[in-house]
Amino acid sequence: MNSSADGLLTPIDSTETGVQQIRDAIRDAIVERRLAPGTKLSESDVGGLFNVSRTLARAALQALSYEGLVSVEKNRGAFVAYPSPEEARQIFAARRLVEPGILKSAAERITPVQLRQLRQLLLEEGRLMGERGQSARRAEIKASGDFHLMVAAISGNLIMQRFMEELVARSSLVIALYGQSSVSSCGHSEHGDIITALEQKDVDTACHLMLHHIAHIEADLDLRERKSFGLKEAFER
Amino acid sequence: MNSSADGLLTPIDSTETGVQQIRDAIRDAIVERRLAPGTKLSESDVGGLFNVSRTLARAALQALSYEGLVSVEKNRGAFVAYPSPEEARQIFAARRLVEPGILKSAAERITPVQLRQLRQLLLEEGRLMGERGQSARRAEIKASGDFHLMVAAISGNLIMQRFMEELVARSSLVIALYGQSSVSSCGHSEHGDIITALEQKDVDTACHLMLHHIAHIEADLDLRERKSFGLKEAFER
DNA sequence: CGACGCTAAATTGTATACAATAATTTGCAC
DNA sequence: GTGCAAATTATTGTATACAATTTAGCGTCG
Repeated sequence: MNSSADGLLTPIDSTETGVQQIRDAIRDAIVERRLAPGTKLSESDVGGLFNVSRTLARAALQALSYEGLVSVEKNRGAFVAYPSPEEARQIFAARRLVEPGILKSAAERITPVQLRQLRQLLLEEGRLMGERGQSARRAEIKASGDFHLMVAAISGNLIMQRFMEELVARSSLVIALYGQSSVSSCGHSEHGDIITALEQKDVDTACHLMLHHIAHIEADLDLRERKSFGLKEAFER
Repeated sequence: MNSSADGLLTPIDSTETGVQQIRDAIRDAIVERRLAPGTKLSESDVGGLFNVSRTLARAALQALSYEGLVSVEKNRGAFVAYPSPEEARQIFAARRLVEPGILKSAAERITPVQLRQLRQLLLEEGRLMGERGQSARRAEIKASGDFHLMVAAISGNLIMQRFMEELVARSSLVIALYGQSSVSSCGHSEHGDIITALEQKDVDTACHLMLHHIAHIEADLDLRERKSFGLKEAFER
C-alpha cells in the first residue's frame, strides 16, 4: 500500500496485523490530506470502514495519537489533529534541530547505490509535479516527505528514523492548515541541491542547504492564531 | 506519584485516566530497574495488579511499546524491552544528536528561577548519592535522568521533551543491561559543570560538556553481543 | 424569539466472552 | 530413560455487551 521508497524502511512492528493496516491507511489519508484537520474519527465509523470491531479501530486511533496525528479527547472521541501555531513552530524547530545531525550521519554512511536511489526519488518527485489531478498532487506531497525519510533511513538510526516519520507526517498537517502557496517547486530544487552536496561529500554545505530548505517551508506558513471560530462554525464541520 | 521536577512537565495527555496511571507506574518500575529487561508482562497479571480488566492493561502495554520500553510479540505477549547492543548504540547516537541542540535552545530561554531549580535538582541528586539502600539508589537513577528532562523542559519544545523522555527511559534500560560500574558519581559532577556553563551563558562550553557527559555514560557500557543464552537459561527466567 | 432544562439518542469507557495461537503436560513407543 | 506426538492448559486476539458520558432534540418558560 505504501508507494515508493519502502525498500529501506523497516517499520519495526512485530505486533498486530490488522491494527497496523488500519493505522497506516488512516495515516496515509491524513498525510496526503484526504482527511482534513479536525475531522472526527469515530470508532464505529473506522471499524465499519475496515470491517473490524471497535476494539481494533480504537487501538489504531490510539496508536495514531501517540504519533501526534490524531488527538483523542476523553469521552469525546478522536479527531484528526489540528496543530496550533505554537505546535507548528515546535514541529519545525524540532526539524531544524535534528535534520542537520541526521543528514551528517547519513553523509558518513551513504553508498553510491543509495545516492542513486535518492536521485531516482527526486526524479519521481519531479515527474509528479508535472502531472495534473488530485492523485498526482497527493503522490507529490508524499514524495517530497519521502526525501527526508530516506535521508533518515540512510543515517541507519532507527530511532531517529521513527522520529522523522512523526515530524514529516505532522509537518504535512501543519502545511495543510497554514500553508499559503504550494511551495513544492522550490522545495524540489532544494532537494536536488542537497543531493549534489552529498555527492560531493560536502557535508557542511548539505547541512546548510537543509536548514535553508526547512526555513523556506516554514516561511511559506501563515502562523497567525485563528480566532477560535465564531462559536458555531467551530462545531458545524 | 512522580517525585521531583514535575512542576515543568505537562504530559499532554487528555485521554484515559486509568491507563495513564498504569502506564506511568510500569514505566517508573522499568526506569528504576525494579523490572528487569526481558521480564514478561502478561495482560492478566498487569490487570490483576491494578484491578482493571485486560482491556486497560493491554492498552497500557501498547502505549509502553510505542515508547520502546516494552516489546510486544504477536501471540506471545509483552516483555520489558531487552535492547540489543546495536539498539543501545542508536539510543546514545540519538542523544548525542539531539541533546546539544536542546541544550542550546534551553540556554536561550532559561530564566534565573529555572537555573535555581536546576541547581536544586543537582543538590537532591547529590544528597541521594550519599544515602544507602535500594530506594535511594532508585531515586538517584531517576534524579540523574531528570536533569536531562528538565533541560528539555526548559527548551520549551514539547516535542523534543517527549522525545527526550523516551531516550532517557530507554537509556536506563541500556545501562541496566550493559552498565559496568555505577558511573553516577562522575555524571553528577558533569551535570554541575553544565549548569555552571549555563550560568555563565557559555553555550558552546555547555554543549561540549554535554557531549562529553553522554560519551562518558556510553563509555561505561560493555556493548558486546551476549551469545543468545545457552538454550535453556534463555527460557527459564 | 431566545434561553434553560429535560429526555432520548449516539458515542465512548470498560469488562467480559469466545476464538485462535502458543506453551505445557501427558502418554506412548522405542 | 529419552524423544516425539497428542491433548491439555494458559495466554493472547478480537468481538460483543453493558455502563457512563456527551450530544442532540424538544418543549417550556421568561
